[in-house]
Amino acid sequence: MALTLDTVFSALADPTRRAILTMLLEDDMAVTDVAQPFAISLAAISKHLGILAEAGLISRERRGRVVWCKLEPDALRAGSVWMQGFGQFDPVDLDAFERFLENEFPTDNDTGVTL
Amino acid sequence: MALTLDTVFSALADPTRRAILTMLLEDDMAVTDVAQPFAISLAAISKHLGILAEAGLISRERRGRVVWCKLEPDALRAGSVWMQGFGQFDPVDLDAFERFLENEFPTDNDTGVTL
DNA sequence: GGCTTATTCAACCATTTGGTTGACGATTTT
DNA sequence: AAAATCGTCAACCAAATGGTTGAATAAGCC
Repeated sequence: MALTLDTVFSALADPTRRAILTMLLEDDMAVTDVAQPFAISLAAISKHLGILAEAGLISRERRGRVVWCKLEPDALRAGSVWMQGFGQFDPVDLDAFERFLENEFPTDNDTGVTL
Repeated sequence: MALTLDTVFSALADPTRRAILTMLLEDDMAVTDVAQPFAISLAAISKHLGILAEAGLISRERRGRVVWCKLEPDALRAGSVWMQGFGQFDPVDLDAFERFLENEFPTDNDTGVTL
């Protein structure tokens, strides 16, 4: 699997990975902090981060003993352009985006944390 | 796998399925004709079409003994919106789209057929 | 009715995927 | 130096994926 559309779309096909990207939208995060909301092992998260990095969707930088993960939204460009070619969608409908986010990761009103 | 983003992105993760969608961009096609350019069995194509239909990306209608496949680009909307939420990409850059198509499915200059 | 064409179904197979656990290397902290 | 923390690696496992072949279904043709 070498083509970028392959790696990007299959990276995006997993809900855990999409959730991670969404979290990174707010800020860079350490691996342990990325893992915190999920009910799976740290090793599993580490694998997911590897797949996201492989697809170019995030970058990782070791600083001391913590590895910082950073969203690399440019990697979404190819796929986004590809999809837009199929339909005459409204360009960049951010309201719709927020509705989708709220749908996939409803805001936790107790903690105020938004996944 | 029930969520639409799951089904759509994993449908798009396969290059054969993306090629099929690209072919359907030109016109509706019978299953046999969809299968023709590929080096895999008709049954395999039928499965791919099932996955695309499941994701809502195509619809299939039996007319006589042939099943016609039709692109349903609206199903891409959710994913497209999701991706656009991550970056401030140029809205609907169709030139870029054509460059990507040419890259993934180079025009066959002998037949004039564009996959 | 019987052959042919179009498509799907069912069983199977190899590979990939997403998860686990436990050991390990690297870095801080005490 | 010893202990704790952060993250990855390796081996393993079950389930999903993408392919096959052969039989079954459905519709048109002679």
